[in-house]
Amino acid sequence: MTTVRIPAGWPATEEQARAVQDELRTRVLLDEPGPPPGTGHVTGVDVAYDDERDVVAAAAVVLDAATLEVVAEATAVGRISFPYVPGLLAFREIPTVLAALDALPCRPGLVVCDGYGLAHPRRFGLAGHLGVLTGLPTIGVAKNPFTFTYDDPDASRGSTSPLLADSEEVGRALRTRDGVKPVFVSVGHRTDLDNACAHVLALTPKYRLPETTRRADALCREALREATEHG
DNA sequence: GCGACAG
DNA sequence: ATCTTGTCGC
Repeated sequence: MTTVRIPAGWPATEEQARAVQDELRTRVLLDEPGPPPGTGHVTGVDVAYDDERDVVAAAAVVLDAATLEVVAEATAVGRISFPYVPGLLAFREIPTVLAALDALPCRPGLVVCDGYGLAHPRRFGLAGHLGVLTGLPTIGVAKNPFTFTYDDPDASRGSTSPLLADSEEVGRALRTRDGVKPVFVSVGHRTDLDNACAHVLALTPKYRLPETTRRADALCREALREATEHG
């Protein structure tokens, strides 16, 4: 486990954070299909908080994309770098997530984020931000539609419907389990939406949420507990 | 102006 | 995100 410091020059206000997004968003690459599902590595990242003690813990879990078995894991802890503001989630999560990714002993491959990529008020959610900063292909998988609208997909696993900002498709509602609430997939960096959805389906053989996010969620909670209950 | 709002 | 008991179901 590594310890993180809030980066020098990190935005201190919402206005500064939005300015950073407006600058970095121009560097998102949307013309690549991304790595094919079922090959190489797929990495889940997630973050847990103890606002009371100002502690944040992140985890990165690398899976073999073909077998979904864990290849490597890493965690990082630090101080909370930004309050939760809808649309500015990345500033709360990114420093610790970057440290966890840096601590991995192997290449992450495609990174699966908790939250959004293009499906964002300024089209630059956590997944896009993390992608631009690392150069890695990323996608966002969220549990809620945020402010966007969608029609309920057909009840069968694999069904989709557009996630819409007005009439613009910013992502897709994807049914990963028969009759269960869909997840909300959007492109982060260096992937396309079809491929992103194919990856999510490959990562959900049993549960609604991708194995990557389930593994990362469990690990960052454990890291937070250990950072909080001990030294 | 008020409410809603990824995690 | 996090606070939280029991409960229905495979």
